Amino acid sequence: MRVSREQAARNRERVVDVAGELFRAKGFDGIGVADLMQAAGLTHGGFYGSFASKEALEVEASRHALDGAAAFLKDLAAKSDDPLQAIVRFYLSPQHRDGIGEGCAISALSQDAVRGGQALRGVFEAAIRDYLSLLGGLVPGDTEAARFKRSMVTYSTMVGALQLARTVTDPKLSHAILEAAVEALI
Amino acid sequence: MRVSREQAARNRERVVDVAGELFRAKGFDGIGVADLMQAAGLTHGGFYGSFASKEALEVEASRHALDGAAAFLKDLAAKSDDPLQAIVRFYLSPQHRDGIGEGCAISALSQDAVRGGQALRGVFEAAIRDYLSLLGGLVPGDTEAARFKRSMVTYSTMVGALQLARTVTDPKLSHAILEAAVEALI
DNA sequence: ATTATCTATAGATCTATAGATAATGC
DNA sequence: ATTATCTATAGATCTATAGATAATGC
Repeated sequence: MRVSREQAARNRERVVDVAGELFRAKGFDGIGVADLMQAAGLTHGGFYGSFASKEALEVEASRHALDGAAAFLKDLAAKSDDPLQAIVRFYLSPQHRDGIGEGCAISALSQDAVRGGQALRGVFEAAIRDYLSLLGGLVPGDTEAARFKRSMVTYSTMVGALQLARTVTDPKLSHAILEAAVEALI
Repeated sequence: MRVSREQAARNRERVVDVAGELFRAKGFDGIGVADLMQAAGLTHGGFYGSFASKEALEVEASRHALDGAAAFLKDLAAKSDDPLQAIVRFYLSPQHRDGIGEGCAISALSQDAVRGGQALRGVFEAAIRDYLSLLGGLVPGDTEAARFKRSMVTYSTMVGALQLARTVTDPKLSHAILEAAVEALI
């Protein structure tokens, strides 16, 4: 059942992509290697030909998911004439709240990442710096230091509001949390 | 090795208390029943005399941890002549950042809770309402609606900033995130 | 006699590996 | 000949239960 090198590379990428989604949706410990490989259309024994360990995939899938989300936000900003508002409104939308598997991996996995190893922590830290840099170029402020401060507060409010809105089950309260944060940030 | 009813009740409480701490520190899936019971000074077979399942303990330990943190914050507020500042400064302190096992369970476990069952979700939602109500009585605002909105934004910023400060490994960046949020909120 | 706890283990699941298989690519 | 993938399984770990034990409390 051997496939071409190109197909093998595509298979590997699909595993990373599927893992990025399933890890975000179910947590690192919420999905096993066998189920991940099955979701990617492969058998689980083949996993260790492409990855050194499940932990290595956690790192790679997190980086892939974090980069993808950053690219999506940058694209959103580039297309809008009010980039900050566009980012804030998307980040705090019901759509992003309800699509954990496709959303910001910081909001989905950072609590797991805090308990993880050095490599995983490094990937998440780099992503946070990337998001802060993106926001720093959009928020108001007289000096760069002021804008950096403002970007940290803005991103904190976004991450916290999304987290609270996801935790709460009452749709009205969840919506109110998102709306209050949007109002405060734009 | 039977003990008195009182001692048995104390043993059960100790399991709940130890679980509250270890769940926060390691995540629900990061610690097993056997290790939990050992940490409480008991053997793991005895667990199922006190609890229906590990999931039942997750619910009970979360409620206990969330209530304990709320009581701590209320006490902090009652003792201070600037209660909002006291709460914000504690919540965003390096001490709280570094003591996940003893801190706010929302910040430690809410991502796990989102993936959990109805009972767990309910406990977290009730705690969020409790925290919002506490903050609602302290934040500025002309109307109750305005103060409620402000409490949601304030708590979102607190939760997000603590989460980001915990995720980042660079002490300087971690400290800057906490300080920026404190400045913005008091 | 009751029951809180302990020892031992069943049954399921998870990561990782060994060896076989079959298609690719030199 | 090489190698991407598959089948099968080892070994560890986890939840949950069964049955034994020994101290409590009627």
